[in-house]
Amino acid sequence: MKTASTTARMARPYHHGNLADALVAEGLKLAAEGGPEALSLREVARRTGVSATAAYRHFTNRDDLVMAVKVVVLARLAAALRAATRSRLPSGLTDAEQARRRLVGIGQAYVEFAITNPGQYRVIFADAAFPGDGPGAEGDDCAPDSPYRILSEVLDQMVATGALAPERRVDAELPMWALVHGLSSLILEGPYGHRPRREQKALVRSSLELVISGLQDGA
Amino acid sequence: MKTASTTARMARPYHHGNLADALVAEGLKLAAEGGPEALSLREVARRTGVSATAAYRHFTNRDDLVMAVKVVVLARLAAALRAATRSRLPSGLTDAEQARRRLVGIGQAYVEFAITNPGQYRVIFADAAFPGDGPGAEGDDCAPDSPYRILSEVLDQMVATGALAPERRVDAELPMWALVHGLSSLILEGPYGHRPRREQKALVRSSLELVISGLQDGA
DNA sequence: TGTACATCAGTGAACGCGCGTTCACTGATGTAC
DNA sequence: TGTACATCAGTGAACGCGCGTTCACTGATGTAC
Repeated sequence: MKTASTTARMARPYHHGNLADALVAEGLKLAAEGGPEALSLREVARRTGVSATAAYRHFTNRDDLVMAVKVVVLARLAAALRAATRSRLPSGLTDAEQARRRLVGIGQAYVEFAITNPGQYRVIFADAAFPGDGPGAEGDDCAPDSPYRILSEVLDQMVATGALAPERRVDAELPMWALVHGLSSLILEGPYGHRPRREQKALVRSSLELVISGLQDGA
Repeated sequence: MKTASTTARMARPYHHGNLADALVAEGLKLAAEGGPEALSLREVARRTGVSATAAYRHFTNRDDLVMAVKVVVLARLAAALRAATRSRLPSGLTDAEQARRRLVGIGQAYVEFAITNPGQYRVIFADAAFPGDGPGAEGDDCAPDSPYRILSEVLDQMVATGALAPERRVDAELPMWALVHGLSSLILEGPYGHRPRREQKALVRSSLELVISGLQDGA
């Protein structure tokens, strides 16, 4: 005669326990399938097995939910970039060469993430503003790992190791970020989407080398 | 006792005369106001002063109308780039230096177009494929001026004038296009949107110089 | 330990919206004879 | 030059859809005494 909640993992109890996270998790799946347009509050609730209105206990409206999903996607992207900075490099490289390879590496990881998670990637650029990321977010020092921060760190290492002249460091984030985002877009939504994957990778690689060379030696 | 059509420019006649073009023109305005999402068939018809169903005499469905708008936007962008290739340059420049400046110029014109026409610009990257533009569109030789073609021509001039080594010419379109599209996105939808316009222009300029230098001299 | 009660976290019905699209139709036009 | 008729280019009503959001509600939980 006890309620369902007394029996572990039986019928779902009335109180979900962690509905906010569950909704975001389902939102990530939905985004993966159809991008930000597919992120409807009703569908997210439906798939979570909960009434549409339940979501309003945890998010003020749809935009709020989308923003929560966006934050997770940015964290996933940051994790992928962070992992790239930790990958093994051939031994015997100079510090400067190591820093340069790290920069190429996170560039490749960025585009790789976009190609592998096109729907989620597009959420990052949906409607509302960037949540605490990018050059507008100074002073927000307790923010978690962010793609922008990782890029900045790697560029700082370029300077520290002598791979990049200090006077070229200012705003070096922009061309790098613009390049990888542009590459991602042209491959995902644009005319480079039909090239074979191998070729895409080679083009990404050479584009990165090209820009970094410009950063180092350019006029 | 004659119908309205006998009186020039009085009440709109039953037959519009050029409804397809009128719908596309209104679509362009709508896109300018709210991007591709705002491009609804009903609203376009409403603003054109015609029933929603009338549009089906000229377009098979909404996607078809959007595609027609996209074609016009691409033509406008191409015209802006073409104009940039014709702008006056200081006299006394070498041919190579002229070609290089043309390349910078169309890059600036591209981003300028995106910033000035954000809604229309986003239509270019909406849903469906690129209509006869880009590297997948070979053989379509009677196509009108296209952004991709203009970029290719300027790169060819770089080679012809000795500004670019022939072996670096292959797929040089990609990094250039990725850069300008990335810059546009980061300014329109991303974290660089809040910088003052002057600063944005300077950043665009230096990013272009950087990439072109990489193209010319890079490793 | 028991109980009253505030608070929290859900429910289901309903509203109003704008959309794309189909349908049967009618008004205007152009062409063959 | 006149007329029958096919064709073209519109109309307005209607369908069904999924959405975000509000509302009044109820079931579950935790806390003060």
